[in-house]
Amino acid sequence: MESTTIKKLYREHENYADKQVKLSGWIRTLRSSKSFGFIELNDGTFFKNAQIVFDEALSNFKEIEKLPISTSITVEGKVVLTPNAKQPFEIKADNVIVEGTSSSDYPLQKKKHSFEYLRTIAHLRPRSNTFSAVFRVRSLAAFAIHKFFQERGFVYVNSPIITGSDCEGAGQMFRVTTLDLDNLPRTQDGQIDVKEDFFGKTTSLTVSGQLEAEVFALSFRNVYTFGPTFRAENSNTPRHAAEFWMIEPEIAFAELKDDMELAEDMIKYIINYVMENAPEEMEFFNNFIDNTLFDKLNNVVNSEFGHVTYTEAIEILKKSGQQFEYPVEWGIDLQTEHERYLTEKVFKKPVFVTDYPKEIKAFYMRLNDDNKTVAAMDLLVPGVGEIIGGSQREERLDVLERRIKELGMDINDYWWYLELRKYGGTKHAGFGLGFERMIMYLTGMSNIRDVIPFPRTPGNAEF
RNA sequence: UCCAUGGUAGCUCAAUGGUGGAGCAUCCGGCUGUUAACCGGAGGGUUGGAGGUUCGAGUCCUCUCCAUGGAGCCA
Repeated sequence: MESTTIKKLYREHENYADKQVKLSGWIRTLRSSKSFGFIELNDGTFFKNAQIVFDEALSNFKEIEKLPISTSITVEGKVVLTPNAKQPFEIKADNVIVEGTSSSDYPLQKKKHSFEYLRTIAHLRPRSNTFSAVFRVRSLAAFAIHKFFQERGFVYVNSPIITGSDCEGAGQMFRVTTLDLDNLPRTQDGQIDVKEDFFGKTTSLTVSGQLEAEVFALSFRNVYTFGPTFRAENSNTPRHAAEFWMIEPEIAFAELKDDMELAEDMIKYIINYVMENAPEEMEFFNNFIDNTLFDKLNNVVNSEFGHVTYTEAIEILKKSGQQFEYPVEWGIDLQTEHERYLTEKVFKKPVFVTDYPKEIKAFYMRLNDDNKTVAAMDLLVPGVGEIIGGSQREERLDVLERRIKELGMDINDYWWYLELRKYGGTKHAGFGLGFERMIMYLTGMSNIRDVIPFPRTPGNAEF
């Protein structure tokens, strides 16, 4: 007999009434009495379990009754509809074959565990309800992102993971080298001789694919990257990881306004797609992780995102009468407390903050006509904070060169980036979305370590 | 990296400076429709680590490691 899946049974159980089926999966829980028992079986295809009923008519009843949690089994039996029970159907087992036994010291118990504990067993936590839901949503969200961009004709660009330019200044980089660290080659003046290294120069793991995305935007018009990025910052917060995934669209013949419209459409698209395709998982998050989740997500999908310039935001904060730890003054970078006040108290929905002072933003952002601010935007969302950072890029070669020099950077490091402006440059814009932060927002999970399968944070790369 | 809080049984947590406990899990037994099943019994501890104060330290002090929350950096 061919195997079926628990997902199929849930979606089409009425068609399966009284039919023989075969299922394979792992025992989530098992309860038995003298002559019969129940198994909650999860086969990985669906958030919910199938209830298996087994009784003493089975030759191996005594063995089954004592199987430890997480034993993998194959069950053959009849689907019985149970409209009055908690679950719509169950399987009356004719045959239970043990595929792989487990052990009584299996660390996942049939009760609630703390996320901190589950992080110490990252190899087993995908078998728990919460992580089963998180990682299925993560997978669906990734697909939704590709679907969103592909439907709009965007070209998917794979930017390099090993990069030779450390010019973006987005953060500390992880060095990539094949040099013998116990015996480093030296030049005559005692410096490490990077010419001896694999690439003949200093290389690192990428902190952003933006510059490469700009290259492709200026030949494909609309492109996006979606891949891992790395920051060697010693950040110990629930919102930062050393390895995380980022989505970076880049659009040509476009301005900041187009960039923000794209960001808003994308966020709404992802939410809608996941709500539609993972209803059981989302229900679980709303019930057990954050019971304001549906309200928040519906609010996002059904509302226009807020817009405020940095200068206006400063005025709002100043007039709020709120005591902030960091005093508000034009020119400061917005602190977490300011961002949260704006998005959670003032707007109560996602809000774009635009046109920041040039001093606190990157060199490639387009200088506004006031000569003081740049065409940058951050999207702030309640509960998570900054989820997107983007800008219109500086397309004027002379202005860009001046900005690079002003900031004391070496213009020769950017020769290919500058040539994009020399040979048919145009106005263009883009943004970066932290994929894990999006998943946090979608699921209500409050720690980035719990939305990435194997989190990398300072001092932690066990799994 | 800074600030705060915490670290006790497999897990979640109690314990006034004076004999380290409970619930769940595990093991054994019982139970004919369970839903984190239920009922009875049993086993289970170098109190994160190192030093110190004290007649006596899980508890107080010093150092250290780790975790969590907040901040900074950012996505």
